[in-house]
Formats: sequence, C-alpha cells, structure tokens
Amino acid sequence: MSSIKDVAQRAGVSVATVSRALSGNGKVSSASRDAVHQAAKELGYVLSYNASSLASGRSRNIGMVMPTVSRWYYANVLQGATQELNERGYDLTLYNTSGEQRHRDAVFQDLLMRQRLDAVITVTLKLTAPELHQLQAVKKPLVALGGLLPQVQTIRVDDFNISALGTEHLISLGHRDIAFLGGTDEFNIDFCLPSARLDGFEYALDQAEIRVNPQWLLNADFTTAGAYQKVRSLLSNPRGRPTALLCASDEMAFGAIMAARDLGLNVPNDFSVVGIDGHELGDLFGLTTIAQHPHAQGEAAVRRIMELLGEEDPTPDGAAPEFFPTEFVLRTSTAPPAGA
Amino acid sequence: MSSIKDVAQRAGVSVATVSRALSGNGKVSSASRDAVHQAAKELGYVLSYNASSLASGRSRNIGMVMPTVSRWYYANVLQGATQELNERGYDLTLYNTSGEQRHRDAVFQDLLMRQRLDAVITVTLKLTAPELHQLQAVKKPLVALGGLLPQVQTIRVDDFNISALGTEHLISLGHRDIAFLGGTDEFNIDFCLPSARLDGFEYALDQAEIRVNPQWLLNADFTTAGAYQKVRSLLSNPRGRPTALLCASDEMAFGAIMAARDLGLNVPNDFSVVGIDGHELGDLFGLTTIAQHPHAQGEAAVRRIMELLGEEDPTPDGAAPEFFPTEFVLRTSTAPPAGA
DNA sequence: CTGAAAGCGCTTACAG
DNA sequence: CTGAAAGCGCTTACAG
Repeated sequence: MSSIKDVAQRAGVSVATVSRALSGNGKVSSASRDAVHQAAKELGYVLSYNASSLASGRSRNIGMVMPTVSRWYYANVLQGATQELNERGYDLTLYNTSGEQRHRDAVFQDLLMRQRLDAVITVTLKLTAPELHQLQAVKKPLVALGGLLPQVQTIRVDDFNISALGTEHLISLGHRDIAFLGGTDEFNIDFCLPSARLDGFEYALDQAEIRVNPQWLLNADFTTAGAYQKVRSLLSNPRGRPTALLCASDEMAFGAIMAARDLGLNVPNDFSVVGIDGHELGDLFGLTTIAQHPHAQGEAAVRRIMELLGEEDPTPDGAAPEFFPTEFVLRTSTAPPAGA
Repeated sequence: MSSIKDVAQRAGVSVATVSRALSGNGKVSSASRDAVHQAAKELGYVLSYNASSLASGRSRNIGMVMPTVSRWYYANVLQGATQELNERGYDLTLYNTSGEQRHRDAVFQDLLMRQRLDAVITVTLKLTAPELHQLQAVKKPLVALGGLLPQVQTIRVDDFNISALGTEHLISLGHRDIAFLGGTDEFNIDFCLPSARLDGFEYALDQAEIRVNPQWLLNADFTTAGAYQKVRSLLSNPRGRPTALLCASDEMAFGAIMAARDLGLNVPNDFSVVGIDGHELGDLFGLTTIAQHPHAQGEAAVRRIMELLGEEDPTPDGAAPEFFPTEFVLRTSTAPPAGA
C-alpha cells in the first residue's frame, strides 16, 4: 500500500501539502492540489484512517448501541443511519447490548471507550448511572434515539400522544371496550418503551369517561407470536371481550389480527385493531396504525451528530420540533363496533 | 484520558512493559504484570485502538458488507456476528451496498480500503471483478456468507438440495401441480440467491417425471407483500391453479399463505406451501420450511475469520462440512392435495 | 525479564 | 501558499 510519502514524492511536494490537499484543510495552490490528486489517483492511494485519527483525534467513525438488530424498528434505524453515514465517508460501528450481562459490560467498559469513535448514538436504551457516566466522561457527542437518558439530546416520537390518538380513534368509532397490549416489564426496560404509551391510552379513555378494565391491560414480548398468544386468550374469555385493541407495536398487532381471525372473528367488524410503527406489512394486514419512520429517525440522529461535530450547519431552531413527526395511517382494521 | 505513559509511571515500569503486560505478548514477570494491571485499573486506562492499530497493523475490527439489514436473514446474520465479535473484544463495522451506485462505489473504493479492518465478511454479495480485485489487493482475510465469489472461502447452505428437498416433500404428499416462487432477477443479483434454488426445484420435478409448468415459475421481490400479489394472481387464474407452492423464502411464504386464505382457500387442504429460512413467525403460520439458522451463520463466519487471523485453532478438517447445516421443519402448511 | 528507541502514517502549529 | 518537524499513543525488534 502506498503511503502519503509516496504521493508527496510523486507529486513533487511535501507530505504536509499532500495532507492539506487531500483533506481540504488549509490553503493549497490549485497547481499543487491537482498534482496531488493526480498522484494519489495514479497510486491508488487511500489514507490510513488509523494514522489520521491518531494524529487528528477525529475518527470518522460513529458508534451505535442498540439492544437488538433483528426487530423491525432497530433494523430500520440501523439502515437509515448506515446509509447516511457512509454517504459522508463515515463508518458505523455497531454494538449490541443483548445477551449476557458481561457482554454489555464489555461494550460500555471497553469497546465504546477505545477512542475510536467520534460520537455515539444510543437507541432506546436505558443506561445505568455508571454507564451513562462512563459515556459522558469521554466527552464525545452523544445522541439518543428514544429511550430515557436525562441530559442527553434525544430524538423521540411523542409516545403519549401517539397512544392517545390511536385510542381516540377507536373511541370516536364508538368503542368503549378497549384493550391495550404493551410490553412486559422486561422489554419495557430493554427497549425502553416508557410507560408513556400506556399513559396515553389511559388518558384518552379517561377523557372519554371510560373506565379502564385492568383485565384488558396486557403485555407481551413485542413479537408477533407472543402477541398472538395473549390476544387469543383475551378473546377466548367467555365472560366478555373487548371490541377493540391498541397495540404498542405493529408486529404485535399482526399477531392480534391473526389470533382474532383464527378464532373466527372478523376484523374489523367483530374486533378492531390499531398498531404503532408503520411496518411495511401493515398494508397487507390492512392495519390502521401510527407510523414513526425509523429509517428517517436513523438519518436524523446522524444529522444531529454531524451538527454536534461541526460538520454541518445546525438546523435552524424553529425547524427542530420537540418530537419526531409521526403519521396516522387509516386502513381497514378499524370500524365501529358490531352493535353500534 | 490517561495514556500508557501514565500507567507506566504509576506502575514503576517502562511503557514497553505495560504494553506487554496488557496485551499478553512477550514475557513479563508476574510482579510487573500485577503492578501494571493494578495501575491500569486505578487510572481507568483503556488503550487507544487507533494507536495500537497503527503500531501493530492489527485493528481488532471486522467489516461486514451486506445489501440490506432490514430483511430477516440479514438482521439475524448481523446479530450473530456482532455478538460473537464483541465477545472477543472485536468491533464490527457495517457497510451497506444498497441505494445509489456511488454509495456502493464509495464502500469499495474508500471505506473498506482504509486499513481499519483486519478482515471482511461479505453477505450474499455478487461483486464485480474490479470490486473483488480491490478487496483481494488488501491482502486481508475475506470470508463470504452465501453469494458467489470465486476463490473466496464461502459459508453457504446447499440451496440446490434444500429446494429439491422441499419439492420432494410436496411430491411425496401426492402433489403434481407445484409452483415455484423465487426472486426477480434484480434481487437474485443483489441477494445473490443463485439459480440453485430454482434448479433444485426443477431437478426434483424432473426426477419424479413431472413436467414444469412455466406459468407457475413466479418471482417476487422477497417481501411478504410482493409475494402476496403474485400468489393472489396465480391462484385466481380460472384456467386451473397449482395445488402446492415452494417459496424461496419464508417471508414470501407468509404472503402466499395470506393470499390463499384471503381467496377463501384452506391451507393446506386446498393449497400447500413450503418455505425456506426458519423465520420465527413460521410457527404462527404453521409453515413447513427448511431452516437455515442465519444467526449461527453469522457466528460461523466470525469463527472462520478468527481462524484465518490465527486467533483461534482451526476446526479439524473433518469437522468442517462443505455446506452449512439446515433442517427440515414439518408443520401444518402441507398436506396431500384435495383429490388424493 | 526489561527498557530505550525507532517507527507505524498521518496532522498541524510554526516559521517562512 | 509551503515545508521541516514535532507529536498522536502505541508496539516491537534490539540489546542487555
């Protein structure tokens, strides 16, 4: 591999000039610049990021930490962030906190600390105090996507309102017997879906003066299969069942719809279902949902990081809304209750 | 941040000894070793990977290149690889070839070349000759997961046999009118599902002396929604329809099952469906499939890389099968055809 | 077993 | 605008 010296020699300039010409930092005559680019091209020169990072303190590498990548939301956030970063010549290094505790510890104590990252994006993570402290000690920009990190710049959707909106939709159709399917405590922590979604649900019912039936407050593991089981039980209860359900994720809503169908119920006539997410499959299931565009969230997190790194002009203040925009998508999984 | 010098000073030894004690390379008295570890711990020292890499030429960082991360197979490969890597103190840097051509070019011409990676894992990628040449010029270990890269160590499942097996299953149930749903050419290239799956299908039919109906050779975009459309059309054809279908992915098989149900057909009695993948949702759909364990494939790729890097003992020759093991999973989406 | 020193390939004040 | 030189924080022959 040719080094910067080879380029300098071939271009007939100093190493310093090559560095300046290639990086764009500092003044270089256009003659020198051309000679350098020409020489670099001829040699197939690519600079060593390790050396560059060591000398400059900038790595052009962003760390992303998430609890899993194989769930819909995370995979899409990751996809959006990678593309946005690669486009800028940045790398994305991926860390996963799932699995054993010692792996998670390794991530926070070692991997993230190794001075190889310019910034870190956490995704729906709830960090322990030492973990957060650790991260902040590095003095690198930190942006959170979702999650609950005090004093960290966070991009998030308005979970409370999303839930309230979905619930109001059902109420406005005439439903009064409405169930809610959220995450189990375990998952609420890992995926850090704050209680906001449940709160929004209860708030909307409260506003409509409908009493919450505690039996109809369910939770599952955010998988389609887990939701299927729960909703099957719910709908099989001979002592009466709800006419509608709000799910904290689309993947769970799919399970709910499948469970209802397998019991011979018609969705939406016998049972209405609302999801939250905007999963591609929603179309097929006819799922009414609130879309949250995780791909765009991943991109937004990258742009925010770039602003913090001074690589990009900050978004004008007025343009930065408190919450990431979401969108109500009406399809065919909701209708007035049978008796209405 | 404290540096190696601080540790050396505090431990009362030289920088060289600290390096040796911490890395485990070279001889160090146990007294020195203890002093160094003690000092490092007190200072909260974490070594700079950039400096370490520059000096040693080893980055403890593996690149993974895939066409997308938001499809089931890829997300799971990624998850398996990250965990396996992080466990060894390695980082995973993710590259995505989807999107515009210039992004793909950037990945191959710049990102991968920057000397920051010890090795590269490609996932179901078909590289152009220059791309492959580029990658090989770096002289770093290269392992492929699936895909068609000549002269590259590849971990792959036996696509031909998988398809043949699924088809034989249907034939043995008595089906003779069997359709196949593969990928469109565009996706066959990106996801590099070789024609092997179609070949296996045709081979099995041929063995059973069944003629392939060209009208029943379909392809879609590997999504559930795409498959749904295709299969809906297929099954709506008044001039007769197949009694069974082999799908090149489980996600497509789900779409096929949904399409059949929406047309009022009973799966499996009116229409049998077989998938390929082992997607978690297969259980819910009762999908008969051939499971290929992408999470384990990701882990296997990492282990292979570690062997090539000399970090791990090579698997004894006899233990390394030509193909990654797969598993036939019989569920309830297949049954003898109605008339049988 | 240990240390002084060269060197990895860049960047960036500094002086011109 | 340009170059000589110091320095980024490590690793590793080399000599002891």
